[in-house]
Amino acid sequence: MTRDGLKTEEIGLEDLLCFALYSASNAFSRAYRPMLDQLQITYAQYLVLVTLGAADDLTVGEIGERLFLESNTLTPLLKRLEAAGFVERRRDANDERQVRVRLTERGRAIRGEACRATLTLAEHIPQGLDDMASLRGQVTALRDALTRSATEARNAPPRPPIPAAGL
Amino acid sequence: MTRDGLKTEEIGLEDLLCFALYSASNAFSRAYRPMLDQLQITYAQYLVLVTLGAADDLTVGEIGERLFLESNTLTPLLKRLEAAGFVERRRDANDERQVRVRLTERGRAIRGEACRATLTLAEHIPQGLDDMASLRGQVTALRDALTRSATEARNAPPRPPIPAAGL
DNA sequence: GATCAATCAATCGCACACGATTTAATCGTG
DNA sequence: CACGATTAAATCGTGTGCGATTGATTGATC
Repeated sequence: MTRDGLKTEEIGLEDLLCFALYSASNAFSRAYRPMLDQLQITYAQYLVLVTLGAADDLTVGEIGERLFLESNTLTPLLKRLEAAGFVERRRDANDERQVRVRLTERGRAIRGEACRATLTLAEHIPQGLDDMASLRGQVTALRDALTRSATEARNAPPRPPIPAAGL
Repeated sequence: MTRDGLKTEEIGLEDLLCFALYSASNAFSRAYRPMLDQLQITYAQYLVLVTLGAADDLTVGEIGERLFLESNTLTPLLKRLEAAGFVERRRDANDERQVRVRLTERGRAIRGEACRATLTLAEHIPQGLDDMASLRGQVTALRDALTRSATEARNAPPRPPIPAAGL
């Protein structure tokens, strides 16, 4: 029995917070697609453009920190953005290991387009803005907790498992 | 200016609810991985096993309804689960278009293992259970709103865009 | 200042997600 | 019964995510 009073055999998708997040994230990506298609960018590429709009000339690693992604995902994505003319990639002169990425004129324009398009999405969902800010905070806190516990797990021996509610 | 008082140029990742969900969902998948690795299944496969545990002998389409996925994703995934001996796939005798999927003995056992492993994850995150249930409900409602608005968009002409807060 | 460890990006392989199309089976209408 | 329309699953191509490894550069220690 779990703390929710469920036997493990009775756990369903409705009980899993992870599935709520997974399916909501997929739904968002689908909702964005029609608008981003017109701009010829993907959802992940859009997130990179937003990142660079806030702080330009970042290294691949710095982009990864902000998006919680690594070079194995970012390098090919950035190459596609470069091929499309939205970013510039060049090795840092002071440290040739690093690659610095910056928005081109075109990239900055597309970023603006995408952000404006994004805002129209809000009209289609019923939640109030207060709810949205609060929800964002809760989800972010959960993500940070998961990330932190993963880091700890790498630096500490395994703990004895303790049953708890559906995630 | 958005309702949040942000110019589009000033929008950052912190303002985007979609990014909170995206990064949290990725974090969950990473958190699950060490446990699911031992069971030789992926996170998506785990979700399918949970689905079939609640209602066995579903068609591919019925699994897709529950997970918000389509046959292009599910068919290869189910073939891998079948190859691993966790599910059985056979065409429905009454309607040969459909493929019915059911858990094998081994699949049911693995599902139980995975669910039990899952529950140990909860120990590592600080949120109370009330918060978790409430959060799950909010995220699910948001996902359903996004899904609904996508369906409506397919059946209705485009509406005039109205600026709103960061999603 | 030579050498070894650490760091950063890139590469490789695999498993999703998903738009678009195809194939096969069933249904609806005449 | 025929035949076009509909439905279900499968197939194909592209773009992520990510574990594992590699290659190149820098840093640390002697």
